[in-house]
Amino acid sequence: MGQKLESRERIVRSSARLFLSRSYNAVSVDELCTAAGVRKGSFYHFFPSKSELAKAVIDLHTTALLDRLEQASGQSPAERLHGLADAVGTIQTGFENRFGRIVGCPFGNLASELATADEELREHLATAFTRWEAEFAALCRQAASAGVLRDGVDPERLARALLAQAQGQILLAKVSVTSASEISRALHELVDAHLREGY
Amino acid sequence: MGQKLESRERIVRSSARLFLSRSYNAVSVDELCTAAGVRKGSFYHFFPSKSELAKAVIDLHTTALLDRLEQASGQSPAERLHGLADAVGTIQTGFENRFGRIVGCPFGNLASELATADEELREHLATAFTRWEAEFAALCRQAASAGVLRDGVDPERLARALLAQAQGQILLAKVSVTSASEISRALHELVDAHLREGY
DNA sequence: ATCCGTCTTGACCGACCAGTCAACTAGGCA
DNA sequence: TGCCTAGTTGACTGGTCGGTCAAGACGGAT
Repeated sequence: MGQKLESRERIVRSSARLFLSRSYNAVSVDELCTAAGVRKGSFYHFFPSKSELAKAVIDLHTTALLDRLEQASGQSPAERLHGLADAVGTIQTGFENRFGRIVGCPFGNLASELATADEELREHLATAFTRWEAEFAALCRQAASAGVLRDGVDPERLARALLAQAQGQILLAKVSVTSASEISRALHELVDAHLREGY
Repeated sequence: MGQKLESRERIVRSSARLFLSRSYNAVSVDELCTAAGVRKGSFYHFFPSKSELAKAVIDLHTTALLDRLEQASGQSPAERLHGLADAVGTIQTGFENRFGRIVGCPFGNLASELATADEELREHLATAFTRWEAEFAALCRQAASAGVLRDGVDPERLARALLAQAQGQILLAKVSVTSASEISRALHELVDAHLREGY
């Protein structure tokens, strides 16, 4: 038994925080242990390696993201699409408040750093992105069958474009230190650009 | 005097390669030196620190990118906008051929990993992105004054959206190991989505 | 011939890295 | 009571990290 929270969960949560505030390679296992209030032996009781912890951190973010996207609902398909933009913005605003600045996307950060260096982690991230994209695609398909998308817009490709736009805008906001509201604004514009006039 | 190439330039070039194939923190100064055929003392003769080398690597990529964007020309503003998509695709195809896979964007990779960890590097990357964005914005403004953009499309915001889309698509391609042609295809679609019908 | 600035060499540093281990503690259960 | 298992502890390892340094090599100018 841990103190308030189980040790394992404390490790994952505080690691998520540290990975976001700096990066995977920039944070040592020692520092992760200190932040979690745990000795190194305990850490390696729960996780066979640092990269295995990273997978757990990814899973934590995945469930959090999927929850957030579920909550974000609107009436019409067009509103639901705009709801996506708001959801991403809300998440990023949350990070902004917790860290005092834009720290990037948990998935995007790890993907940039590790996709070419750790094949297992790359695969893990790929499935996380796939689930994310699937959520987007479901809403895009709804919009398509409701006929609110412009002619010739493929819902699957729009979903990927939205995901890419989110990743790119988050990255640009991180490097140029702008606010999270810019991110959702850009996403709203991208949604509008693909909706039929009047929606 | 170095062998064929000056030592400094060999260090920068081979470091650019190694940073792309893995990541900044995943490559040690020792490895950078070995790859460049240089002893550590020489390395620190040219660069006061590893992060200072990173700045030189960024500068190398910046001049290469700006050259590539300059070459990419078309007749009409619409063609020039599509030329951007091709230029990004060409660069990524080049990396794909050299490395055997998508390795990401040199700027994006470093930005994700270091923007929150090294303030000087973050600033350096920010100005690199600004110059990149300025190139895009110039073409978008041309398109706007030629009247080929859809009503209500702000050229400056379109430039940023294109840049973000490029970054996001490159990241997604890297993590899901798709080909570079997907990246330019997505950019072409985004351009089309903002051009008036018939252009 | 000598001097000087640029570049190179190789040995060296302390700090830190991810990961290991045997011994210990504490609860659940028979 | 005694045992089993999950979790904890702290000391330890060997290798690597970014970075330093004194001594030298080399070519161009004087």
